[in-house]
Amino acid sequence: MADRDPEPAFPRLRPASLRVNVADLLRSALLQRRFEPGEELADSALAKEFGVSRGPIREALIILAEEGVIEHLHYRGFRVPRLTANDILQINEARLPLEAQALRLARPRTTPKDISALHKLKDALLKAYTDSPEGRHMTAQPDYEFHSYVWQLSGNPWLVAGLKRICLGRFLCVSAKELGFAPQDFAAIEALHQQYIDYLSGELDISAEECVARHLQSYQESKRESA
Amino acid sequence: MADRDPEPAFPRLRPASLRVNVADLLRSALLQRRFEPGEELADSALAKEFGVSRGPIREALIILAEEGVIEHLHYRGFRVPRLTANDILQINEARLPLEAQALRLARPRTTPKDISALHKLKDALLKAYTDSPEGRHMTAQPDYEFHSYVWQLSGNPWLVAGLKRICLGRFLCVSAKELGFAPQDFAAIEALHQQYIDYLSGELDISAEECVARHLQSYQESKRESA
DNA sequence: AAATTGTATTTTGTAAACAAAAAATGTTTT
DNA sequence: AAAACATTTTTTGTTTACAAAATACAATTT
Repeated sequence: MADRDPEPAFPRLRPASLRVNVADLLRSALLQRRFEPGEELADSALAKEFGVSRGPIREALIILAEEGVIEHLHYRGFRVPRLTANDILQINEARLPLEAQALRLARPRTTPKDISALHKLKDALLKAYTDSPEGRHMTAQPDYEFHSYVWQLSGNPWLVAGLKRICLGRFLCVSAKELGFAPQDFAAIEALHQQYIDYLSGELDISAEECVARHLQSYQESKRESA
Repeated sequence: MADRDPEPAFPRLRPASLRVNVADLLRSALLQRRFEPGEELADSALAKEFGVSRGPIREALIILAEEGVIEHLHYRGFRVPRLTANDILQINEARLPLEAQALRLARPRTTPKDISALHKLKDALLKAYTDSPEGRHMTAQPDYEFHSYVWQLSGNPWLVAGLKRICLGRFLCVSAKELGFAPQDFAAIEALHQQYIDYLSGELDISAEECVARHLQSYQESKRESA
């Protein structure tokens, strides 16, 4: 993770409140598409499932709503949003310049250790792609983890927070065939992520913008086909 | 606000929960520097002040923490963060490419009505600057409102959310003399904001990046002086 | 003075209730 | 049958009081 601190010694074990635990579990479940778009998340039902009271559940749902992962309507509760093709275009519009900046800042901070970590994350993504059941490619979580690692390499927590705010909701829908955003084939995914690694290792000599644009364009194109 | 919808007819009156009301009031109070950096926000005390129970107060504080406006430590409560000079540099690093994108997208969508609205917001900012008591320029709120308007002109809600997540915390400290981020004089503020208006109206022919860079640089320089 | 212990104090989570709004249901009217 | 209306039922939002956990602080011991 490119930590410049004088050795981590032990991985920081952070004290977490119930709401953070619940939010983490729900976010992970959403990335795994254990909830469908449009599905409602009733606090009383979740309270029973998690075995805690409604308070922390509500707080967790508010966290996720602020992250843009779920939406909330007054007196109508929380639900998984339905993102349209246009939503994705707008998300990419915001993501492009910010992820490019992340790449620029990350490049001089990237160590060989980071490169091998990224290779592992890429392999995990490809494995998830091939292991997924027919058609519906469950790549949201590993894809998010790959990009999240790159973002954090920038060493800029505000940049990370901004990208998370912009993109997290999109990662929930990436594997959705109904939106037509699954990249066409294995080789394309492989190449598009390898490109990021090559840029960071200094081997690829294109602009950061170009690098991200290519990555996002592939999704854009598969969208146009399905339209 | 550059709404392309077929006439707003009536301004949308939204039903708001207590937590949203409280969050709005607290955010506004923070922008007005009614709380000092480092100050603690105890939910029980706020519950008494607002005359509501702890539940909604706590939810409001969680919203603000997710927005990056206040910070939270487990079993230690909520507090106003102390931003360092380096924090501001990193915030600007993330803000630059994203606000530039907002300007690019906003330009073709800007109407004469928007231009006059921006002039009014600029004047309000300048008035707040001159009306402020000796030295501590209370420009955070009007400054935020000016930029927020520009962001929304982009017509991209994710872009707005990302910029808000990145910048909101910084606007709380802008008027802080102790950080040395107050622009040198009236004329400089005037010019830097007029520059935005000129870019959007199409009169100024420089890149959006250049436009934002100049704006942010002035703060950077005043910081270096005080260091 | 440093480390330990014990005692407030604060934060966090629980539980049971109630109020308010929306959704669902059934009834009447046209 | 369709529309309008009134009435339940459910869900969400809020309040209250209390218990549990962690921290902060003072007192004690070494």
